[in-house]
Amino acid sequence: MNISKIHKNDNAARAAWMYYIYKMNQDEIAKTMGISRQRAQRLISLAVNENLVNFKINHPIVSCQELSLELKKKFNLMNVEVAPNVSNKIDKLDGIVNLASKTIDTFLMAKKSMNLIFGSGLILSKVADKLSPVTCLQHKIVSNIGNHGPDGLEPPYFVLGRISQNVESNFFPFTVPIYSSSKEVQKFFLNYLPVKKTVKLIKNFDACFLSIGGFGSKKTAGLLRDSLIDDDKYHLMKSKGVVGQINGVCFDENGKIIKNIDNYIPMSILPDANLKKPVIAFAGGSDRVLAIKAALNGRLVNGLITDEVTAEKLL
Amino acid sequence: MNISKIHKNDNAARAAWMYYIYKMNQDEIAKTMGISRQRAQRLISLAVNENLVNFKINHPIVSCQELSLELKKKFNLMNVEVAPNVSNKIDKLDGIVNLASKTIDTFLMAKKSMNLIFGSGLILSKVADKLSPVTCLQHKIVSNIGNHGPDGLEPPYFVLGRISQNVESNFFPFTVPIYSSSKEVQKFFLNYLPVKKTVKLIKNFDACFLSIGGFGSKKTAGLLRDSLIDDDKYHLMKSKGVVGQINGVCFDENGKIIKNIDNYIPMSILPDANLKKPVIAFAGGSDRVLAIKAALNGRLVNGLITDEVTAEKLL
DNA sequence: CTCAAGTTCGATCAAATACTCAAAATGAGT
DNA sequence: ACTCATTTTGAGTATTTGATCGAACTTGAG
Repeated sequence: MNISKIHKNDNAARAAWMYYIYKMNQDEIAKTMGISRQRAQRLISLAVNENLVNFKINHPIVSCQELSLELKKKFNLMNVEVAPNVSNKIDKLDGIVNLASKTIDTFLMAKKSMNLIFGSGLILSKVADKLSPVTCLQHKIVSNIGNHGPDGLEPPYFVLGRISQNVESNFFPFTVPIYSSSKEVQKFFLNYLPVKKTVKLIKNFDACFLSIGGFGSKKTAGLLRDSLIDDDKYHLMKSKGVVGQINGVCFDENGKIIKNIDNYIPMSILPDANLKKPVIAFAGGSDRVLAIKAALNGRLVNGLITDEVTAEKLL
Repeated sequence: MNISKIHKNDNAARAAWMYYIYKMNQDEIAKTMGISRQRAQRLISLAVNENLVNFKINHPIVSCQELSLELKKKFNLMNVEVAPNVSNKIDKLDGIVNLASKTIDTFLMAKKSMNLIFGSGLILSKVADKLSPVTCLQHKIVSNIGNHGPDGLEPPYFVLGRISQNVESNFFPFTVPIYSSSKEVQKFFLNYLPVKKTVKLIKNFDACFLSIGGFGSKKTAGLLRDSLIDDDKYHLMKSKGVVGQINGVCFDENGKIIKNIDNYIPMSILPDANLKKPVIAFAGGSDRVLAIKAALNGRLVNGLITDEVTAEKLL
């Protein structure tokens, strides 16, 4: 962040403060700040876009609350949050993203030093963009998914990088491929010192945030859509019973991890959700219900942030 | 809260969610909920008025941040927050109230059971009205100022009662007069079992929130304005060097508590701010600068939430 | 059941806000 | 210092939101 941006954000925050807290209108704000009304309007909208303003709805919407309790009970989860659904027009992910970013914000704000582990996925990358700009040098922010694809390509969702746009902290990428194609490559990386150090951080996690990917059809299978695997592999995996994946680690309908797939050795280290530390998945959408249910049954995660419709389908 | 209000708030929260989180406009919301646009508008505005919506500005406004750090250093405080000042038209207290209610909210949300002590005062009563509606039966919410005036009248700011409008918790009023007029009365109350129990809770506090009252002129002296003392007493106190008071406990310009004033024995139990637990004052306004400075110097509190102009004057 | 008191409702209009586009300012490269 | 590309600005305009007011609808006492 350069000086001019800081200065601009400062003004934007001040304008937003006047607008949302002091309930002044744009004319008054403009007059107070000695700028034109349009400029005031732009500052306020900048503040919203840059996530300088957080909107929090405090009321537990009864139906969502009930769903959350039921899910907690049914799958023995520590944390469940359900975003209200609205209409098909609105992107359902927005609600999940909002709740998720709020959850992560509270971890970032904590004074206690923590190892916070982030996986990958579409939702997670949106969440990363929505985090509040904070400085939290007390934490370590660690990726538990490889930082390059099978061909050396950058993977589709560069979550850690996006987080670092908003958050000032210590970042530890996981410098391995998303999956290896041979035991030799796997072995090399697992013995490579920087990787070993990161693995240690991951295993000592304090909280972990993941997406859950579906596998139902060609369209909904993230791995395929993001060109991390090809058609052949997709069909092979499906035939072996894969219904979903987290960070490329595939599992069957009971949430049991399926390891032996030719030439596909996922490198991600998933944390142990049986420890009493939050391992929270952000996931929603009807095409993912099966995958989410499997992950919950197999206790690959112990917390879930989802939307109303998905929650209903999970019950 | 009755059923119909809960139901209404539920809809209001849903509408607010759509408006502020999903960024739908009122027409879309109305269509989705099957109501008229006006109704949607009213629901949203209801949500804001009932504090169902919280606006939080995440950006540390540079000048306020700097003031906060300087104050922290100068008075060796644990917590300082400074609300940006805007213009004379806007009530400066709004900013303090916003920051204060946010601070208290985080305490209320904490899972750990705590004894939260609340004093009295104009700002504190405004803050009480702005708290988010939550249930926190794990806490004890305790008043450390008497619940009746010298003539048996209800005191001007019924903080605990206002808190209980928004917050579901366990409330412990302090069933003593704000001040006693004789040692006998004081003694009686201090030996009265319910009072003894409350005193114990106060002494075992986990956090305490107070206002600071000025004493500069007849107009600015809260005690006088609220008819808790009369003109004669006010002049007597002033002549003894009183510059401010917290919960009716008066102190001089060094923050030293002045005890011996005829027929005025304040009953409030102020917590020890030298323990490493937050004792936070919410106070601002140029007529209170002297009182605030005294309270900080005498370490009657170890945290402060104030406004930009007051912060500048304190330095 | 009836009526009065209070409230909710929706149509209309005024106010406030967001968007668009052309002109002006900025600034990096020559 | 000049050019060209990019960004920022303000005026005008369209859209959205908020306030008013009489009509319709509840509610509760008699």
